[in-house]
Amino acid sequence: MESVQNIVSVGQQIRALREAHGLPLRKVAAELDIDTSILSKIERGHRQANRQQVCAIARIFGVDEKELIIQYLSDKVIDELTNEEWAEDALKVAEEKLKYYTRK
Amino acid sequence: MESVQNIVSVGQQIRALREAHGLPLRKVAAELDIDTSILSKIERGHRQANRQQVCAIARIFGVDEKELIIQYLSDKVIDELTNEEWAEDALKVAEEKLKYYTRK
DNA sequence: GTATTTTTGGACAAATTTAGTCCAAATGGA
DNA sequence: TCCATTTGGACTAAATTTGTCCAAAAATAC
Repeated sequence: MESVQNIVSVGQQIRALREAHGLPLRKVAAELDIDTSILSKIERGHRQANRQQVCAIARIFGVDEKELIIQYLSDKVIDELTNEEWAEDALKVAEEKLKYYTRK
Repeated sequence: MESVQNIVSVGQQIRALREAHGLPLRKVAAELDIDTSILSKIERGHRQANRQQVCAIARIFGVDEKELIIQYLSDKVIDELTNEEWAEDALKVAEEKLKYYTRK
């Protein structure tokens, strides 16, 4: 089922891609021009990747940039809302606002 | 119609409340312990209020804290997503993730 | 129309957050 | 055991946030 795939964080997806290609942190971190420990933390969600890094990952592993960016953005949204009592209500209102701003 | 009310930003709501009470920036800013220029910027969306300030506003004007916090949070979400091509998709995924994390 | 109050804009500063390096310790094969 | 990989944490630099201060603009009162 495809919906399960969406539940993972962008970090988990990066780790899955890297392991599927059998590459060590060292190699991918070098491509991203960051230390291995940072990449390790990104993959485990202890740090957030930035947009450029996410795009670079998509390029490196030849996957659809759109899908990875959507994961990245949704992770940032979740970050803003975790531990918030009215998170779901806020998301609903955000959707209304977004529709309002982007129509016409 | 009630949905229109949700379209305004928390800043716009603060300004509406302040003007409805006939108070100058000076008075409300003093209560929040910030400069008038900051409050002016918050009301016009040039700066973001923080959680405590939003709660203080709700208390000062005697309105439901929940409603104002929801506006505040949704504004932060919108901030993350404006100018993003796949903003709507990201919101959808964020909803799935939130449901997943908060169930059980 | 001038005086007064309110609001806004921008230069600046302090404090906090973010993003990274570096290295030592832990983990995991062969 | 040896070696490569991964992780944790102390530390630093850069960027962002959050605010002050004050002058200019706009609105209001008289």
